[in-house]
Amino acid sequence: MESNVHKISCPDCRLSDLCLPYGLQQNEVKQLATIVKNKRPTQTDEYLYLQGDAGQNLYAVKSGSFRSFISDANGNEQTIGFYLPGELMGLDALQHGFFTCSIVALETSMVCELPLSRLNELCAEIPGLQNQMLRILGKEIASDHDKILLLGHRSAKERVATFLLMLSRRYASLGFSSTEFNLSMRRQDIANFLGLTIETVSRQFTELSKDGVITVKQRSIQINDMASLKATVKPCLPDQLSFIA
Amino acid sequence: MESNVHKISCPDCRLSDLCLPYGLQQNEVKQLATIVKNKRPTQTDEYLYLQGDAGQNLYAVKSGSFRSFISDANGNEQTIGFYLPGELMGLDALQHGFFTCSIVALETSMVCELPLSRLNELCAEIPGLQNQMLRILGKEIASDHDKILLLGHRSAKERVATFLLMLSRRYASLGFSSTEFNLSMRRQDIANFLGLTIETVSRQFTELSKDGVITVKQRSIQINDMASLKATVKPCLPDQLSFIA
DNA sequence: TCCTTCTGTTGACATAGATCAAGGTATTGT
DNA sequence: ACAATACCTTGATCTATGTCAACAGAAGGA
Repeated sequence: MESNVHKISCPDCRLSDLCLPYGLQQNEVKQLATIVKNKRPTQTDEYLYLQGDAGQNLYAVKSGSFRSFISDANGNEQTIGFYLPGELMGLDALQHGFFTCSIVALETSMVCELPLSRLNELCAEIPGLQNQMLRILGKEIASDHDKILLLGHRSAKERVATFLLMLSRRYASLGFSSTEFNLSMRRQDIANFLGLTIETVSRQFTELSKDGVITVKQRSIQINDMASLKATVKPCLPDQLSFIA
Repeated sequence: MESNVHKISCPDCRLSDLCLPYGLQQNEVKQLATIVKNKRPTQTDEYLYLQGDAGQNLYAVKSGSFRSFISDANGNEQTIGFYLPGELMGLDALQHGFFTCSIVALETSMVCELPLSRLNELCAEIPGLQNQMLRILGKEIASDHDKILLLGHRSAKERVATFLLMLSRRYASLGFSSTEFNLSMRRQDIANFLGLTIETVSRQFTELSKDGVITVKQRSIQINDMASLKATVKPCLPDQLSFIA
């Protein structure tokens, strides 16, 4: 039943290996589950939290997807990243207890709410949980470094190709197809994330299509020639941009 | 004596409020000090570690400065950031135990080496230390987000101005002048960090000089009109780009 | 079903910043 | 002190991407 989706708890969650419970023992996962609050579904374009809000919680994506962004005084936005199931949002609030970016749902989505105070207590009790927190934080930092590399030194075509490979890899680790998927974000979101305009993104999609590398139909993407796509983003060592591996 | 600089330990270190000991009690700082290994000075252009190395340690800058970068198959580099005294290097290795970037000294520098295994043990014992680790990690993430914003949506002039403000603020928090300082990095490093060419960086320095906003003489920088410099990087909310505050 | 709105595509043109090239100024080593 | 090298600046030109504009297809509401 649909209503049960809300209530699936960590020990039964198919995402547990991608999320905080990874590496924990069964009873430890149960302990973790006791502090998790399930929230009602978040609708498309609904904000999970806003930049500047007090950050008392972390949020794990249970289903759907989200976009994080920083906005400036003029209302201009810079998209910082996209979050898929199993990924943790709100880590930037660990610094001072305030979120430095806003999060909006790209589709109807579910999150698990993790109160930071309880999580801290639990980290002290469960060494494996503390380690997993550090691993996740390290991953976030490494992934942000990849984004800096992407924005600093890559052409429009490389950026678009990298973006697709990044998604492909994350869908694969969720057990979905790595070659066929639907984008949950608009062209505008992709463009903004990649530091490009929507026109440029659109043109790159068109070019990759004409070359037969991908098939694009609105939000649906099919990767026909993974090797070519990867070759587009060379010259990067495979294990550098973690998402190309 | 010069040789004593090596041996200053956390309880006596003037950087302790910027570094890991912040917020700890005196006896806790002493405990932390027992796991810190002092290393011999790192010379200019010497590598602290290389991308791909096993990361068993974190490193805190005691004196001098460092540059971190990712290199690709062609030997091209993307500078990820610069590290000043009190800042922690190597956090990206928390993910899988391998460094995802390389670190090189920009001048003769000193670091404190913190074995991760010992640090983890200590975090379990000292709740304040675990909190401080999380704060530092959150800060790193927030600062990386600022870099993404910078590279994604800012003009050359805004990037250069932001870079100067970023340094100004960090020097100020170290107790140095916020308006007069020497750059420890070459133009090439600045350009690469900002996703620009050295020619463009040079031209922006020249323009800011002609406008009387700064005085540049090789590596020495003087900020004559802080308000103008900040106005250059508007439109960003002051508390968004944390380094402009 | 039709109309409106939102989203994405394509083309023509403009421009910020890259590239190419030359010369100037510190710094280093002998 | 001098030569050699590394670093930085400036000018001329080129190009990838942004901007402006028009249109086309999908989605949603009445």
